[in-house]
Amino acid sequence: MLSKKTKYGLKALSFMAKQTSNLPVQVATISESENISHKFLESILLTLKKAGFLGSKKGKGGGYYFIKPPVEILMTDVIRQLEGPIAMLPCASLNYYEKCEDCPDEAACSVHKLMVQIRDSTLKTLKNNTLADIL
Amino acid sequence: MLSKKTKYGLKALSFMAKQTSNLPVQVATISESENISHKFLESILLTLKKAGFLGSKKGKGGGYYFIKPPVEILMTDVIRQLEGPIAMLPCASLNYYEKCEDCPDEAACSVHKLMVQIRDSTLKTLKNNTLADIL
DNA sequence: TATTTACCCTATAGTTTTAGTAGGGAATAC
DNA sequence: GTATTCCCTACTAAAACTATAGGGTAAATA
Repeated sequence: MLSKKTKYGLKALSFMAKQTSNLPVQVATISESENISHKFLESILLTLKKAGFLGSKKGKGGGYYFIKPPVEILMTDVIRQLEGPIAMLPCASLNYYEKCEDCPDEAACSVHKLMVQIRDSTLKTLKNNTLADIL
Repeated sequence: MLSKKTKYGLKALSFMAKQTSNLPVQVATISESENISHKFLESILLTLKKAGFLGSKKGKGGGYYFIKPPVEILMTDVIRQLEGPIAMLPCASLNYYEKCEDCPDEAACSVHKLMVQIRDSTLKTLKNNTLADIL
């Protein structure tokens, strides 16, 4: 299951991408429109800024804006930043790999092989979708 | 991420399916071979029994055995019993559907649509795999 | 029948993760 | 300098996860 953090992050990015003007969007605007706790959303947008998707401006008229255009923002990258691994097991993850303690031989593990298949099909779908695509 | 419960359940089923004899397999045998806590595994196998995948026999020479052959045990069904929904959001789940509180219009929600796509591609992969397939 | 084996069931507890909240600091516009 | 808005740290309540404890019940064997 996706955490609310990731869900809210995706909703916030979608909201921003739908705006017609180029002006920065304020956290308060997004949190009210999308029914997200203001403080929680602040920390999420900060993460997205640090990850290089968004820029920000302080003071009146400030807010968040895209650094990359939505068409260049891949869903895989956003989800990896907010949620972590795409795979359902650490041993099947490309970017967050970890060995299973209980498993002596990964190559022989049925569960591992299944989870690699699922990871690949999920990645295929995610790589097909940029932020611009899902609007 | 898959819970250990689901991972252990899948490993236990694989272990059982690999046995050549038709005799019941004891919890202790599986827990030692697969490095799984005995008591934890007991509760998992009990779940799989209640779900109709396994039968059991008490007393000496007892243990768990398959009611359906591995070739008829779909990975979707096992995972749904142990883990719950396949989808990454309740609003995108077929079997465990729940409306998002924050979302006024599901059909217009970008995140919802993306998660339905991922659910479908995951389901496609899972439906392609029975317990017999992943050995 | 007594004993051993092995599944069945409930309750509980330690740890980790999640989903925020609180409180203030720093930069910018006016 | 004042209001606005993002930035940062710390904390917390609740839930979920991962077991463990302790015994009960059924079956096989002697």
